[in-house]
Amino acid sequence: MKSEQTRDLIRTTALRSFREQGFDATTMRSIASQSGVSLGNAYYYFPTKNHLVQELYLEVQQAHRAAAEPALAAASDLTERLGVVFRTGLAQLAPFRDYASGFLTAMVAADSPLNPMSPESAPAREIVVGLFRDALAGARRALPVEFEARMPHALWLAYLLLCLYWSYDRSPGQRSTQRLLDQGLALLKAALPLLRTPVLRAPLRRLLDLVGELGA
Amino acid sequence: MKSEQTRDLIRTTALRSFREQGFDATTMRSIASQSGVSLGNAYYYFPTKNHLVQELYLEVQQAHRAAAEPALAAASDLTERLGVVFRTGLAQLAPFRDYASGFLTAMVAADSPLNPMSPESAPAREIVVGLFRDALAGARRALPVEFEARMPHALWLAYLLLCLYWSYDRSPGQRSTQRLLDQGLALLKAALPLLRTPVLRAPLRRLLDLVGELGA
DNA sequence: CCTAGTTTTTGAACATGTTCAAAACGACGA
DNA sequence: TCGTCGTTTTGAACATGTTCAAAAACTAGG
Repeated sequence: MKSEQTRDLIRTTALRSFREQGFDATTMRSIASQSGVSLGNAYYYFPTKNHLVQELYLEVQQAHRAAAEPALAAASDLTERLGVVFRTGLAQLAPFRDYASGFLTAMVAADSPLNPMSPESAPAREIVVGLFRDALAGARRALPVEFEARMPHALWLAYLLLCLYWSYDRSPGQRSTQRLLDQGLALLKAALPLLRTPVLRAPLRRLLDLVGELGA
Repeated sequence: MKSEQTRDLIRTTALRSFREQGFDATTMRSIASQSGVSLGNAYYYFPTKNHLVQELYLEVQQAHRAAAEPALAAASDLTERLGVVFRTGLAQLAPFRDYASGFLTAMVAADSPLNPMSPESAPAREIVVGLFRDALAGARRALPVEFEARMPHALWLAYLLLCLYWSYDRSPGQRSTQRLLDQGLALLKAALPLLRTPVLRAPLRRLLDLVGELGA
């Protein structure tokens, strides 16, 4: 009970090291020794290295929300508001660009707690899904009603894909990712009126239902 | 020179084990001992465990082509032809469903030879991109000309995303993936006429250009 | 048939994530 | 103060991917 301190010490050391050295170079042994603690002790508090990354993951999403909410207040156009959420999210990831590969590897396994769709990631996931919900809710012109329920979740998935692109983007300053986002939003804006035609609306709704099964 | 046999023995043993036991359970030591060879010897022929998976990867894509080409000959509608390529591809992956996670993990790292976008994966990649090129070329009604160059590559990426969905799909028999594909093709079919309107064509072309940067 | 050089093969070693039995510690009732 | 029980901490151990120096097998050239 007392030594909640130890847990926090390990957590803090690990998160600093993740930021400064990346996932691979941050070794459980280095975390332990930098914390002045034995290797086994780190495992007493965190069952897995991935569980330590989870803490980082949550911290990043919280920073995302802190950055997005004020910026959202200043935008009223739908695609503009979505752009805010996407862009502030990418901004949080920027420091990790060099180590993206290592983190990505730990995140894709279906049974990893780090998988964005895992139950363990639910708190972090809810933050971002919530941001997209807010972005939609506060927009001047709303979406067709039948999309509103599924859309935040689908946008979150789109955000994950954008992050995937970002992690592979080798253009200087990840300019390509920025442009992909801009062009994607432009396409959405142009396509928005067409979504009201029944021809597109029906298959699109079914598509959203299926996509929604991920991380439900 | 002579002992090309050894290389083949190791390769064969490894591929069989990958199919039967999956990626994680197939250990470099088990490959070596089942081949009646020392651990170090396996590394003499394959610099990395991932390089062994690469052999499997290529074999799977070749089977994909072998399954797709005859089926393509019987279809003339564009979306139908695309469906053939998608479906025959998924069929090759079915045996690996239980181990998808392990393979996926090895594939996402940007610097892994197993990454579908890596230069090492080029031969396997070209097979599938080529299938999509054929599917487009033989269709009754063609796409707008300006899309033709980028489209096969973009479809290959869409195929990768479908595989990603498939690997997370926990529905019995991966029915959800089947339906996602069906609905996606239905949406494409419905949207196809709209792609000729300049309002959509311009941002879509720019999007395709950016997407094309992956694995180029 | 010997020797020198090249190709193959081996086995030990290392780093890392993870597990676990045992030791150290700490609080608390007798 | 002592002993006991639960919590914390430790260090050794294991499996795995990978590296490497040295041994073995092989191939020519004389």
